[in-house]
Amino acid sequence: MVLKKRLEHGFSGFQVPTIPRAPRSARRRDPYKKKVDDSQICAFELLASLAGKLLQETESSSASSNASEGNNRSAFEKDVFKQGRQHKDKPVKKECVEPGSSEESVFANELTSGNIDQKFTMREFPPPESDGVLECTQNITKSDCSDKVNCDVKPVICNSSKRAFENNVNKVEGSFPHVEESYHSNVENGIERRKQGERLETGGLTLANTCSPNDPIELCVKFPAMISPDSNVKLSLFRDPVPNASFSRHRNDIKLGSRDDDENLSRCKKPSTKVKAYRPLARIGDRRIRKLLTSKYWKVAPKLRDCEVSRNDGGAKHLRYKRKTCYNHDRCHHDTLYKRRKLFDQRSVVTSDGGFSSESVSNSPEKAMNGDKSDSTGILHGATGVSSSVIGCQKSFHSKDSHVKFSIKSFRVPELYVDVPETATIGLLKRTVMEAVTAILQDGLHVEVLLQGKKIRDDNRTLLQSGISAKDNLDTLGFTLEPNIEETTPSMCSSDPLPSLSCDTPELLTRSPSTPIVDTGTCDDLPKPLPLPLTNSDTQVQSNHESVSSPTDTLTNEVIPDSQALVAVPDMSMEALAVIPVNQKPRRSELVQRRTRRPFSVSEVEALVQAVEELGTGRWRDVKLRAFEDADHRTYVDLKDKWKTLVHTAKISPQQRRGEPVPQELLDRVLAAHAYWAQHQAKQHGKHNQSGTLMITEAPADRQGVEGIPM
DNA sequence: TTTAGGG
DNA sequence: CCCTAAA
Repeated sequence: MVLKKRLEHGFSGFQVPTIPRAPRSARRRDPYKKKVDDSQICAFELLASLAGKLLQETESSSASSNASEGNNRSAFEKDVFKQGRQHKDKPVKKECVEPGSSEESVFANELTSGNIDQKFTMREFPPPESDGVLECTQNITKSDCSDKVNCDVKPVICNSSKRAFENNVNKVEGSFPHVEESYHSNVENGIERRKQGERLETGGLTLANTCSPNDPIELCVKFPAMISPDSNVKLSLFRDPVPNASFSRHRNDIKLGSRDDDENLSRCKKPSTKVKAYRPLARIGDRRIRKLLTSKYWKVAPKLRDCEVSRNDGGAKHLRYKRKTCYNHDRCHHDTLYKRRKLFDQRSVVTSDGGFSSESVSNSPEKAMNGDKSDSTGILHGATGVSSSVIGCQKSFHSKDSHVKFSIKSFRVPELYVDVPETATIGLLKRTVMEAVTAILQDGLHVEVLLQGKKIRDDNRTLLQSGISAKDNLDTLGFTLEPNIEETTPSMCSSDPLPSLSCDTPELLTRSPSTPIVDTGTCDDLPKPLPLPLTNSDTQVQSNHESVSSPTDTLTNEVIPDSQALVAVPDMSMEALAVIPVNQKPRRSELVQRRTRRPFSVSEVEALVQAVEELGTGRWRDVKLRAFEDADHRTYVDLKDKWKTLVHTAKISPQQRRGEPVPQELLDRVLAAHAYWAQHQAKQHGKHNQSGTLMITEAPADRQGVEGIPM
């Protein structure tokens, strides 16, 4: 069998892959890539249909292969050819399927498991005063707390959303701690719950939704862990007749913003073709952007860049921009948690890492953050109260599985731009911050649930299904408030945000004037939405930035110390940017967040193995192109790293392995390929100088190694 | 930009 | 996964 296959394919198992490596320069660009890829892709696509069968076969084949290992090479070849060819395509296919399924597919299905109701009790603060001025009571940190900031911002908002925000803010500030979520298994209020639950779903826990604008007093949100199936569709939610613009926005944002979704989509689509041509660029762009963002450069002002870019080039760059933004977005949210955790560990404080340009913004958040993390009690100092993620989750839930209890210590502020002249008074500063906060709030926020740093997007899943149980991961449970960025539906908008902004003090600017962003609708960051309700097409933006939290502990006064930080350059956007970084604590906060962790699925591993078998190690870029072209989140470096871990995994005992178990068969192939290519020196042209001889001699070795392991 | 490795 | 030195 093996031999046959080989012959068919025309090359022996690990031999140098089909595509001789061209000099990098040549290889590089599009044309080359594309061509090759396309052809491959086509093949892939075709094969894709067969994938299912192949899988089955594969398994069987694997079994057979093991048995037949007698010939050293044969094993490989077998694998390679037998499975390999067949599999080849799989990856693509699989991916298409997987991504979606993994994250979202789950939803509707299993409602079954425990029905857990979650109740959120939020205390509300006094409703903002409707007069032009909002009063926000900031209980900022303990000591400071009780300052009230008068915000010029006018309540114009009226919208529920705004209200919600306000409420939130209040809560956040003063009472964050107050916010408690308890999950009751009880079925009480079935109906009511349901309603709320739905709302929540749709809104993704939009505060607005949860809080009735009018009733400041207490909100009890209950939602059944299991959501109604309908809710799945976010769109539907958006569509909700509900007048609140906020809703629609939220939803949109989410979707748009979420990188995952995008990726998934992209994956699926990509194979198709056309897009491809552009893709590479896009990807690269992303990458680049990412780097930039991540890197120190960030400080400078990613935003600016984005803005610029977007402006200049609409098209391609535009994409980039988006991507980037998206990226950030996700990252921010997801990653944030990670960092946060770390930070927490070290300090209990929630430092938002953020590091981004947001810094400028961050200030306010920082303050807030700094204030105290300490208590669960109203920690968030207000201003930024808007903040996003829940910091500490206590797992108090003792008892029954049915209840999941935890307290949200604080939320992080997504991003605030504050611009204040140095000469400004503290009071002004406070107001400014407050405005920024309210601006964000006005837009509306939606809540995202994170578990282990990963967003759980499927609103329909139950807590149990999502892995949130009283016993398990409460510590890894987090929440984020995300601004709704997306395109606001204009119609809707009227009600909310815009007016408010406009009304708001022009001077104070929630956004730093400095940031050019403002100008361009495109570059919006979080704040943007506020002011630019309608405009943003691009808005996907990075709303997420996490503000960099300055570790500085200004428990006592938030404002003052920070204020400087806040200081915005009055005039120049650029300057402001520059300034900002300085203020912040530069370093650590800036650290970019890690990318969200995305464990390789078995199918991905298989694709990787397959590709490596064919291409060898040392050609990660080619591996990427061959097997993961559609997976934007898998870089060649990632693949290389994964291979490294696979090799390691294959060498350790199964008991020592963690995560999703990788079929032994694949691990065997990993070892075999690893050994094989080690000798072959895949890297070099592959053709074998020594290899000729080596191969022969070595081959046996490989086999042995392989055999030994697998069997 | 890619590779190759260390962290 | 990240970060980087080398290439």
